[in-house]
Amino acid sequence: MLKTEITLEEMVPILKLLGDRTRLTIFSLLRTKQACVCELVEALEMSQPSISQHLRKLRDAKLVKEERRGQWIYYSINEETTHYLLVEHVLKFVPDQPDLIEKMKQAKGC
Amino acid sequence: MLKTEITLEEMVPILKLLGDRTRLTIFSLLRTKQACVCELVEALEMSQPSISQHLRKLRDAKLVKEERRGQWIYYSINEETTHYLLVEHVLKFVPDQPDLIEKMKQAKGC
DNA sequence: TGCTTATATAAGCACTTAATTATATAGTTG
DNA sequence: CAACTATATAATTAAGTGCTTATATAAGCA
Repeated sequence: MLKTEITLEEMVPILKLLGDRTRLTIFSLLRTKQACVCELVEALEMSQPSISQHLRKLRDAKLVKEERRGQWIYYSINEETTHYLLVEHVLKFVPDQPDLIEKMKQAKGC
Repeated sequence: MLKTEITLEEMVPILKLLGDRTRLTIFSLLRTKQACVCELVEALEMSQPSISQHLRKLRDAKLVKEERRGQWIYYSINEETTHYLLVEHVLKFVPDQPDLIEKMKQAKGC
């Protein structure tokens, strides 16, 4: 159920989550395709726990969703979240990161 | 000079500034009318230094501009800033705060 | 079953941030 | 000029955040 109405109090945590370089980059990548944790680790060149912790925050806020497929857990943007409209409008400004997308695709072993 | 192009790195600090309850409320109020510091202090029921420090951050990022008029310094949204387009799109979602606007108008002594 | 891989979680730490209190600056008014 | 008002700045502190290291969980495979 998408809402056009959103309170200031509801906006703040969403903007706070988007106002982080790592998380905004994750969004930029997930816009291209869903990704498992190890692909994001490769692309962002960050530790696995660090990526996982960012994903947890995004998941807790229902901004992304996860789907386990075997050993892998695929994350994708949750377009069904209540305030996706705000997220969408912000994401419109986020440029693609072709270099990172490339690195993500070359992620081996996962 | 407004830009449609904005890098991820440029977006992050803007979203970080907007992802704060006090600052987002200030924006909501400034959208209605420019305001001096003491009006914002009244409306938000926060200390003057706290409000001033938030305004400084917004000014440093060029998201608001100031204009001294006698003892008072009036703040307003800087619509000429480079990345106002992003700000504008976010602000579209921020609801008006009629109660705070009322309190702001009743600010005495300034 | 035991080993490996993918991911999550927990604990600790460094850094940042937002508030408070105190003080400084600048304009106004007597 | 002195007193007052509006605002800014500085120093301190408490809380929050993001990273690292270490460990736990869970799935796949020999």
